[in-house]
Amino acid sequence: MGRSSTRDEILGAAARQFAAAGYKGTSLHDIAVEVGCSKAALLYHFDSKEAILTSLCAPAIAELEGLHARLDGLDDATARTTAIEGFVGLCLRYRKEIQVIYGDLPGLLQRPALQRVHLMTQKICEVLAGTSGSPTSVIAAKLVLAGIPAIAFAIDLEMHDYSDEELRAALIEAATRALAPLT
Amino acid sequence: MGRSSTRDEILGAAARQFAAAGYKGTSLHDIAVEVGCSKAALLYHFDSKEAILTSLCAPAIAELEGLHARLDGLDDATARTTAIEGFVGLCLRYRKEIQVIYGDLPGLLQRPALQRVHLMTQKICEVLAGTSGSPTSVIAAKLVLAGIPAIAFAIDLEMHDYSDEELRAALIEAATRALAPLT
DNA sequence: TCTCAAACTGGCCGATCGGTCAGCCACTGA
DNA sequence: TCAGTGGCTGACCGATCGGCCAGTTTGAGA
Repeated sequence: MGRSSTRDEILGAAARQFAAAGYKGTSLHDIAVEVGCSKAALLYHFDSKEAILTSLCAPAIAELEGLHARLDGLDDATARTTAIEGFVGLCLRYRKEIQVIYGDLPGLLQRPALQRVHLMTQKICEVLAGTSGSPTSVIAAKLVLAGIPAIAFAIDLEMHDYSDEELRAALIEAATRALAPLT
Repeated sequence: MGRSSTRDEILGAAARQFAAAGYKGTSLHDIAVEVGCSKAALLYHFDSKEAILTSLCAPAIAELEGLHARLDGLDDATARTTAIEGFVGLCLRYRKEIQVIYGDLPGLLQRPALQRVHLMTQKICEVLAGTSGSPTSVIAAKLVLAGIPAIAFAIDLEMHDYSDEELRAALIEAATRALAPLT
């Protein structure tokens, strides 16, 4: 094995396993087995389990810092399109790292208690996307279906200043606008 | 303690801790301490740790089943508005349970490696929402900001049929449409 | 050929995990 | 008065966790 190739293999295996089972749900042993080395070898290349996570996310965070800095000084309209295009590009480019952050979701959804949830949201997604089935409408539907629970999740953490009725009305309006008209 | 009040206290404490530290990040000991009973008492009221999660999510899942069933037989336009309003209402009503499902996110975002991410996405959120600061525009911005990474997350799991360019164009279009015009 | 550092191993550590078990305590109805 | 039951406890179990360490292998340079 070359000098840094093992290091990269560790990062790759860790990314896959964090994404599949979550950070806490992945053990150093699991990663070591996939790489084909000992657990101690992981801790030779990285100071700790957390250091693996840090190395994994560093490039994506650095690019987010860059986008963040680039927004200063732009006029409103340019800033908005820059933010949209930059954020979309960044999320697509670093989707593997994003899977790490959302890592526990797949594990939870596979539990018996939540297995039917995915099925039902898929049906709702079809209803939202309409019968055309074009990529545009399907992806818009998925954007809405993923964004709404994510906001419901964040409410109690940071958005105490909105009433339930404000939230409901604003969400329905934004969701309706995001979806293309029925064809 | 009344007969079922301890049971409810357990569910409440479990919901809070799962939301704050994730399912895997919460131990039965942690829950027992908050409730003020022994770990064995939890396992007297519930068969296992997973049974607590199941009981916690059951009502929300039941309502999702109801919405799912109600969509059948409606015409396209009615189905769409029913889906949007039903899903928004459901997500707001069961936000606590949704926090459980997204449970590991807060824990991860608090790690040193990811602390700045939240700050930067907030700046991007302000840019997307514009200077008006109205609830409508802020919530639309949050919808977009939460939905895009969630889709980037889901891509490799279920959306192999779209090219990166299709995805990028559709996401930018849906995001732009979801955001209210700049004021 | 010898040297030495980088790469790596197997074994061990204390801590913590989910779960089990025998038994205690308060209350209830016969 | 006393048997019985629901609610609960403290002690314990095997498994697994992240991390540490002494020692071995390997390969390039002197």
